[in-house]
Amino acid sequence: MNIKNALSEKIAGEITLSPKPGQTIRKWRNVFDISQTELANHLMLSPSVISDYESGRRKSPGIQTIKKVIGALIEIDEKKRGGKILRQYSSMIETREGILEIMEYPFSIPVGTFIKKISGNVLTSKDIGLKKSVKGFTVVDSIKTIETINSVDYAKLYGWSTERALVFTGIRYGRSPMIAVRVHPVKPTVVVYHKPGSVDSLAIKLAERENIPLVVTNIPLDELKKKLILLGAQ
Amino acid sequence: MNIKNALSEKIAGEITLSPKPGQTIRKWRNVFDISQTELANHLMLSPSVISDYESGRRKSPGIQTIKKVIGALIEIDEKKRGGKILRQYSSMIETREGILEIMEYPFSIPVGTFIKKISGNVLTSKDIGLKKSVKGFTVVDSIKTIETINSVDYAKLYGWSTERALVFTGIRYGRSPMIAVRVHPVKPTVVVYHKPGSVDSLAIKLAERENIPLVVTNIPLDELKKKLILLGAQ
DNA sequence: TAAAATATTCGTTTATAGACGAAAAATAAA
DNA sequence: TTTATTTTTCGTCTATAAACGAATATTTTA
Repeated sequence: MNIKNALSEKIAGEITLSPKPGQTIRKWRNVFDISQTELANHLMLSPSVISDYESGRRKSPGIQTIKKVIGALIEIDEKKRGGKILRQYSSMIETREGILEIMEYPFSIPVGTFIKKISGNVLTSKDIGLKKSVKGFTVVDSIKTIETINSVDYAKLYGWSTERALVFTGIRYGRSPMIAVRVHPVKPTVVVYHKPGSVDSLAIKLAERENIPLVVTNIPLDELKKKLILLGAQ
Repeated sequence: MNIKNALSEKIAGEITLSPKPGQTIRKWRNVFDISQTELANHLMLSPSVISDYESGRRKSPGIQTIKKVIGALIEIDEKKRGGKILRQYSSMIETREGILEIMEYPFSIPVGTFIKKISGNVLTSKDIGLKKSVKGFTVVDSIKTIETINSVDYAKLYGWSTERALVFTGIRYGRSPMIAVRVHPVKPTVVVYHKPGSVDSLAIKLAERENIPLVVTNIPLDELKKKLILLGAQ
């Protein structure tokens, strides 16, 4: 989850739940050091519209409006201020050492659809866990993660949902990740190996015992990341 | 920030920014294992209303609607399901060892107002930093935090905003916190000492050099926490 | 201090949200 | 398989959001 998405989500959540949403919009506009006029111009609105929102004249702005305002704040900062504020926040987001990408999907994605979209081949047998759905994914650098991980860090792989796909990169035989999955009380919905050297039959056996589909995909990592993210954007 | 607020904010943010907000509402309703009918009854609405939202008939639901839906999901889980889902998420929120409470204010609060509301006495001189505003607070267990902290953990005290009040508890002379503040590149807007034993004059000097008001308050800790939280609720 | 820039207020119009309820369809339970 | 429950669809009405623009007020800048 990159800083833009994380910050957008934080702002959206805060505005929506605020006892005074207008003032929250104003707070964040001030954080970005953007005038009402500039924000209005960017959104191709009249400045009085922004003033009406911030003053609370609109008691229940629609979420598409909130989304547009936040998008504008971020875009102005990024495109016209060199990302000055975004950069300040970047240092606040923990970069979790072994997590290459993590995302919560805004809606459930059936496992079959998921596997198809990432050009995955299922190693486990046909009936294993394919009726479930996925609510997010984590791309894991196996070398960094599996070999050095403790239980607190492992739990972070699950983000906000355990109903997710764990995508392991840097796999040679694929035993260690499946052992880690088997030992931990919380189970992912799907395990994906990205371009493994080979897959030991033990890994497949462990996956089947857990009723977790074990999937292999060989598309390039950047493309895989894009496809994973795009699944939540349709 | 307790789990209810954190989860509410996460859900609100996700719904607002989702390409298909209706489906996101549905995802979370399913996460909580609540039927449309139960949700509708709880909100004293017709079930067809929930169906219309989830199907996307309403393209831009108002934030007060989103807020009510999320509030209902959480309340049903808490009051009728024993907090089953909330408890699942509790283990996901890192309890930061030395942080007793942390919150982002949904709007800027002038420093003067802030100090007054917590029954604070300013130790630094009149002109120091009182024209600024506060966008959040962190209540810190000094004994745990200051004496064992490293720079990564210290940065976490600032949450999403550096324009905040750091409230240190368990103070004897008050030198260590001010030294930490002075040494770190990022500065809080206000430093509050809760029921210090005494305050060394060095601490006051350091605060004045940083142009940070140093404030003392002696109200009970639970009451202080309540007042701090209430400041964001008016 | 004057001028420029920014922000506010509020009347108004159009589009859409918020909500209901009836009928039909889908799903779950017995 | 039947029955009960849940969900969906959609027409409809009322309230409010979304947006404009004019006039005024406030703040910032030179």
